[in-house]
Amino acid sequence: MRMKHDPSEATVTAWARLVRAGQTVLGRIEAELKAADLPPLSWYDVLLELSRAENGRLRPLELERRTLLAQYNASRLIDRMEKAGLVERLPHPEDGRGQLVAITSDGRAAQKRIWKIYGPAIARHVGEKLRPTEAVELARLLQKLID
Amino acid sequence: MRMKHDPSEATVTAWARLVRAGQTVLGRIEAELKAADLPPLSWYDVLLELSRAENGRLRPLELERRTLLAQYNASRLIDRMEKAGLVERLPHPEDGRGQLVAITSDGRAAQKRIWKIYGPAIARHVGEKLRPTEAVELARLLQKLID
DNA sequence: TCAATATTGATGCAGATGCATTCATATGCT
DNA sequence: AGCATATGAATGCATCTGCATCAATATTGA
Repeated sequence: MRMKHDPSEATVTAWARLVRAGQTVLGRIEAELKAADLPPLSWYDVLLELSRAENGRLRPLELERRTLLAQYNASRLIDRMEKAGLVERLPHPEDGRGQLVAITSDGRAAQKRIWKIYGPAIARHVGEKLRPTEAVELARLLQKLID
Repeated sequence: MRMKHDPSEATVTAWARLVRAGQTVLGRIEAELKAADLPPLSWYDVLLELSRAENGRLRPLELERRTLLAQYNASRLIDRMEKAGLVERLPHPEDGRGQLVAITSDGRAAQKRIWKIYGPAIARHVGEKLRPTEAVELARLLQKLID
C-alpha cells in the first residue's frame, strides 16, 4: 500500500517521462550535432547567452546562473571555448577579482552554424510531435515544475 | 526572419523548458539523495528494473534497453554495484557470451531505503507542483515526444 | 586604517563518461 | 565441419565532471 508521503501514480509517470523524454530528445539532437561535426549543446547555450547580452559579454557568474552550469564546469568550458577562439576573457574593469567573457566574431559565426542544424532538429524532434496548442501547454506545465 | 525549417517560438520554448525542468528537478532530487548518503538515481533505476524482472535478473543488454544506459556505462555501473554487493553477475545458462545480472537481498534492501527518500522527493518536487489532471496531461504530452 | 571575512574564479585529484577496440562465443554460409 | 561474420560484454585512453581547496581581490567592521 501507498504511504501517505508517496507520490501518486500519475505523478510518478509524469516524472519518469520527464526524465526519459529529456534524455531521448536531447540524445537525438546531440547526435545530429555530432554528425555535423559541431560542438555539444552546452557550447551553444554559452554562445547564445553571450550573444544576447549587452556588448556580447557577461561575467562568468552571470553566465553560470543563466545556463545552470556549475562554477567549475563553466570555468573549464570557457577554457575550451577560448582555446577554440569562440570567446575571450577580459579583465573586469570594476572588480579586480572578476572578468568578462566576450563572444568573438568566430563565436558568432559558430553560433549561426550550429543553429542551422539545431533549429531544424528542434523542429523535427519537438515541433512535429506536438500540435501548436500542445507545445504551449507543455511549456506551461513544465514551467510550473521549475517555480 | 524565420527560415522555413526553423521551429516555432512555442516549440523552442517548450524545448528549452523541457531541458531546464528536467535538469532542475533532477538536481533537486539528486541533492536529497546525496544529503541522505544514498547513491545516485541511476543505481535506483537498475535496482528497480531488476526487482521487477522475472527472478530479479536481466541480461545486461536488456537492462541497457530499459534504463537507456550506454553499453559501457552499464558495464561499469554493474561493476560498482557488484562491488557494493547490490547485484551479482551470473553466467548465462544458454549464451556463453552473455551473463545475467541479479539483484541481491542487499540490493532489494537498498532499493527500499532509496525509495523512502526518492518517493517523497518526487511527491514534493513534481506532485505538489501540479494538479492531478495536469500530471496526467504532462505525461501524455511527454510521451508524444518519445514516440 | 587594517585585520577578519566574503566573493570570484582556477585547479589538483578522484571518479564518471564517451569512443574505439578487444576478447570470447554464437551464428550463418559453403 | 570449418571459416567468415555478428553479437555480448569488458577495457585502455582521453575527456569531462564533482568536490574541495586555493589564490587574489573586495567588503565589512572595530
